[in-house]
Amino acid sequence: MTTSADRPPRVRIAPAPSGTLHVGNIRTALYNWLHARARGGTFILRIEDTDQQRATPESVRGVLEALRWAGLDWDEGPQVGGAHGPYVQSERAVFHAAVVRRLLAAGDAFEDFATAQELQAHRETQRAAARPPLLKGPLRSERRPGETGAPSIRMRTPTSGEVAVDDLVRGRVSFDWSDIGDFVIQRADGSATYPLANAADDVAQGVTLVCRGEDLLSVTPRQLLLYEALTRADDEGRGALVDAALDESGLPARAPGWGPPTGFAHLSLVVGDDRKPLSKRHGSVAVAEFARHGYLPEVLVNYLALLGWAPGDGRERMTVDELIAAFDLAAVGRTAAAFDEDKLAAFNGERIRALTREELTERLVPFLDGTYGQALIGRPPDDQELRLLRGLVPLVQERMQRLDEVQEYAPAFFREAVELDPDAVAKVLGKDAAVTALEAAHRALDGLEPWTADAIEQVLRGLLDQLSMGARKVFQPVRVAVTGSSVSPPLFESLEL
RNA sequence: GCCCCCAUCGUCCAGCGGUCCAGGAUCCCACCCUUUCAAGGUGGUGACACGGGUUCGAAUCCCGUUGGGGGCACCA
Repeated sequence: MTTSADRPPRVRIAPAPSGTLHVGNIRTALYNWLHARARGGTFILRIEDTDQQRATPESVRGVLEALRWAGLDWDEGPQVGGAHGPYVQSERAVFHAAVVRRLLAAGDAFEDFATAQELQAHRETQRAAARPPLLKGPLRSERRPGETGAPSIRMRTPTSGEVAVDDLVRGRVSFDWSDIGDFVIQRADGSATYPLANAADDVAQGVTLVCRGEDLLSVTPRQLLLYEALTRADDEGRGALVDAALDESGLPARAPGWGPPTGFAHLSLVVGDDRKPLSKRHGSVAVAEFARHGYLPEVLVNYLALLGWAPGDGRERMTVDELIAAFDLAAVGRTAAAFDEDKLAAFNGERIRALTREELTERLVPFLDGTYGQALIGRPPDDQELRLLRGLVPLVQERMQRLDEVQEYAPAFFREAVELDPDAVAKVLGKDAAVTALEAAHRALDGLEPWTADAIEQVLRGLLDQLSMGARKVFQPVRVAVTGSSVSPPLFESLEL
């Protein structure tokens, strides 16, 4: 007999499109993706926009772009389709409503007429009495005379007993039902809440393994309860509730043999350097920012994979294929990991140095043509600009950690007038000796043929004896005069270019 | 208030009862190379949160303390 454990996994990421995708989210996506790719499974993208107040179209677009940039391609989801859509949760509202109606009819759920204010008051009373603010049964099961509003629907949780989550990264985690309240599955406005929509869609789409943030560990018992109710055969033995709801709402049926998710993996959170949860305060945490700052997507992926996991054999610099081959969810650590941009940058610089000149040239273009930052060259660049860029690449390759750093070096080469750094001028060009050196260099170089780095070096080194000056005293003024800065790529090559 | 999770160098990991006065990466420092900045090379500083057990033996197992984090929403 084939069980769900034998089948290739179906995993998903279900981002809520409010705000941007940050590195924590993309790491969760990556772990799901790696798991699927390693086992010939299916990686599903489902946009969870049940909170219509907060979801925005721009945010949806940003999520898709970020995933594509990182190279995390999805097998089912927006833009690519799939047999178990729709993959935007708001388009599944009819299905969710059908599920709730049946849950209500089956006695798994009940109506609660209490208003938000009444609930709030109840919670405060409980808190004041140092009692847990949870609810068992409706706060108010009757409609008040003259009241017309619809009730919210709550799932009925067991009053006692234990429930356990078998988690791939945390082991077995037990909860007591008496600590878990009857939770809302449908709001008074008729829309489904996260626990219901998420669980119902996972069941409907045949998700086998749920890998998500640790913050969702404590809602798992409720979803377990939902899975059970959704897949239990009804009294007349006509099959599961979820199938009837799917059929009723015109959504694709589940494939034969698909049960509810059986695997769980709750990942520790990614935190900032101050050990606080990631937020805007921590600088660039949005994936789009990493692209703009010149991090290579394959490096971000490599680094993120290592944030909470290691292959166990000491390797750190790994290609995507190597990551897929070595990745194992069960080997993921349980500690919250701090995001360390220094280490990311070190990996990035190393990877930049490993690029061929042609590859680096190509990758640098967006940082010069105005896509990111100021435009120094045309889009597309003309032959002259390309020639210059090709010449610049070997000069800057080993002094960059991020692609956007090319913007510091490039202006001197692509602009007619050199922009002088006042500090460098004050420090290097202020002295008489500097002026002497500069004039001598200018005379010596004037009309030099052939104009090559070697010839330039020969001439300038000749000056050293002639002027009885040290290399530093002669070369630094020339560097500042030509590049505008006391820090630059190698001098002779820069002059040639 | 209650429930759950976590705890090795500053940071990310390795370690899964002896081979650990704890290993790698990153950061930092020093030296070498060097016309600047880098890159590269060599070396170095730096950790098992604390207290009890269990055991011949504990970073590794158990309990507690402390400290972090998550949850107890008609947010996801």
